[in-house]
Amino acid sequence: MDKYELKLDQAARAAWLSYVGGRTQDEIASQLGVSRPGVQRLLALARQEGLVKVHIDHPLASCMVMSDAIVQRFGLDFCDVVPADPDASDSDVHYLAVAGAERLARYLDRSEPLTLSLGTGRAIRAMVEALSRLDRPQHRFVSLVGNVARDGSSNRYDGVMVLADKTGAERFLLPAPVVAGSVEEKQALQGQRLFQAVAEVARQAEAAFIGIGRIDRRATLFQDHFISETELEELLALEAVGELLGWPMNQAGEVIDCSITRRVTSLPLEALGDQSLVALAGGHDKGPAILSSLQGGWLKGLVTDERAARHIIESCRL
Amino acid sequence: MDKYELKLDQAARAAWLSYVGGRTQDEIASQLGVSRPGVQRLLALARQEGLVKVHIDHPLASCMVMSDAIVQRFGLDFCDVVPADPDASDSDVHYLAVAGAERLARYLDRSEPLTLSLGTGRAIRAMVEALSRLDRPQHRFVSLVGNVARDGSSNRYDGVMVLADKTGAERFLLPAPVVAGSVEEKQALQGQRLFQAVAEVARQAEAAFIGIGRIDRRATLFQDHFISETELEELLALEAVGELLGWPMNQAGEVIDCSITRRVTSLPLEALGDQSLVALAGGHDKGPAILSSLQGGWLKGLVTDERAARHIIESCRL
DNA sequence: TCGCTCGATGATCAAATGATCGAACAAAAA
DNA sequence: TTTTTGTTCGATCATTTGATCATCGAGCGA
Repeated sequence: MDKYELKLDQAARAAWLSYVGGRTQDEIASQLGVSRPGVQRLLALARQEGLVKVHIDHPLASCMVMSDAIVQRFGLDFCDVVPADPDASDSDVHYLAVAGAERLARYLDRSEPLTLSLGTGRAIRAMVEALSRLDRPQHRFVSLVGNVARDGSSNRYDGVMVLADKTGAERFLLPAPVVAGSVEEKQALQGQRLFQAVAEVARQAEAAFIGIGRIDRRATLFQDHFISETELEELLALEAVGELLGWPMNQAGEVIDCSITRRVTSLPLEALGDQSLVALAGGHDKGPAILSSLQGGWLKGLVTDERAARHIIESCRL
Repeated sequence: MDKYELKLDQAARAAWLSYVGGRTQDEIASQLGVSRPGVQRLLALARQEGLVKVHIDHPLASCMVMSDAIVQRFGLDFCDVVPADPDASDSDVHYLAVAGAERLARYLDRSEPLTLSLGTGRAIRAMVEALSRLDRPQHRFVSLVGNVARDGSSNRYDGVMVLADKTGAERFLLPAPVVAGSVEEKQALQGQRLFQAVAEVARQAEAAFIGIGRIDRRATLFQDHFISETELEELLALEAVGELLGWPMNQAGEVIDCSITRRVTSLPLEALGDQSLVALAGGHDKGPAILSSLQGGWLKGLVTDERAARHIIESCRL
């Protein structure tokens, strides 16, 4: 695939001329010696491959106010609030992903070895995809959540693989379902040497980037068949509103002890006590779940959007 | 000017939707409740104010090769080679400025107090203008070159002011012309308490970002009347090919001792010995001047373009 | 060697964008 | 109150961009 490299090179050059230099596609075409549609294709490639990173360098006043309020109220280290796109669906995580990637890049920039743990979810996955390629073979990435479903298929929202590919770092995946079929199965899983080794690496991580899940009929946990309908009903009856790493919690952010909790294989949240736990979640519907995680005092950092931030602020004010 | 702030806010929002979200101007218009041309104006404003930062995240193979060669040959810490735009004039420093700003940002990111010194020139000026706004009141910036011309007017290419404004940092300007009228004047200037105080701060700087000047009829030093035509002739007769901070040097990078040198008020290059000296210069015509600075071993880092890099590589190979 | 398939290329057109210009509006002065 | 001046806004048009489609040529098997 040397040909492809060459093409990317040219695409990067076209992108320079277009985005940094502000040339028109016609000018670029004559410079690179290709037709105008050729430039078109190069630029499309450059964007698709994530070669072009755009950063809007202005703190939106409304977002800043909410961000500050949340940092104050919940004692966070930081809170990024990205503007919401009223037209985009609630599940459009692109804006979050870009902002999250910038936070993540700050950690990765370091040249000393770093161990970082990741949760799963669309937001986390999109975040690592939005990240720049960056050579950091000294780092290690480890998943905090089992990455196989009950049917044995791998979790398509796992970010560790992509991130390790982009950086050339070592990767550690948790070979388990999020929720085991029974307490015995969980114990058997956790007894495995491999599982324990990965968990140990996870405990050494300095920081964790995780998603926040809702608990309702549209919960990822339910939709991706990590829990059954009966189990969902059980959680709802116990007033669960959100989950971190599969641990369901109530409005106050307390982990709910129930038949499901006893079968969750993820690392216990307490084990991450000294890590910087950074959550990535947005959309108005996720407001209650995010609020719950904040109330529980689990988080050190939050990347969210205007919609969720507004919900949080308004709920606090009561 | 609160109205203006509001406008910038909206411009930033429009830029988010357009650049990060990829919406069309029509969609943005209906969301922000303005007309399509209104969005047009907002986006133009956002770009003009430098709210939109674009980064092409791909190492161009040809540039990387030259960069590595230069780092190796001259023992630099780094060398960034940006692609040249064949259509842009040799004096277009925009690409250099963007790359330089990224290097500069790495220093500024630090939260501990930092003292940084700056030379002058269009490239340096453009670099600080390309930089993101960033709150760093703990830093200090100091100019290494006198920033008044013989007629008493201030140097329009001084970057310290702009940089200090953008960061809220302290600023130290050297209250002197680059080249004094006479040796006595130079000594009088350097005897001033203010001058000595600023020079002392400059000596404490950790790193310096400077330009590289040519010595010919198109030299900034000459065009901006820092030296007269007779003085230029004198320098050319002594085989000067470039200058750093106003210190003229020959092909081997040795500072030339002559009537002009004895009147230059800038800090002596030796005084910066332990600082990281980063130079910013490009264009084919500047090749000899850049090469001379490299030969002299003055630099720790270089940001240049393909044209100059090619000239340097080819000259070395002989 | 011929014919087939697949991928790349350039012509063409619709959509989106940037720029100009005149109208409307507001503020200030007569 | 009227006029003038300066500014903002939106209609319109030229330019640029993105996408489709037909064509061409290289590679591969018969």
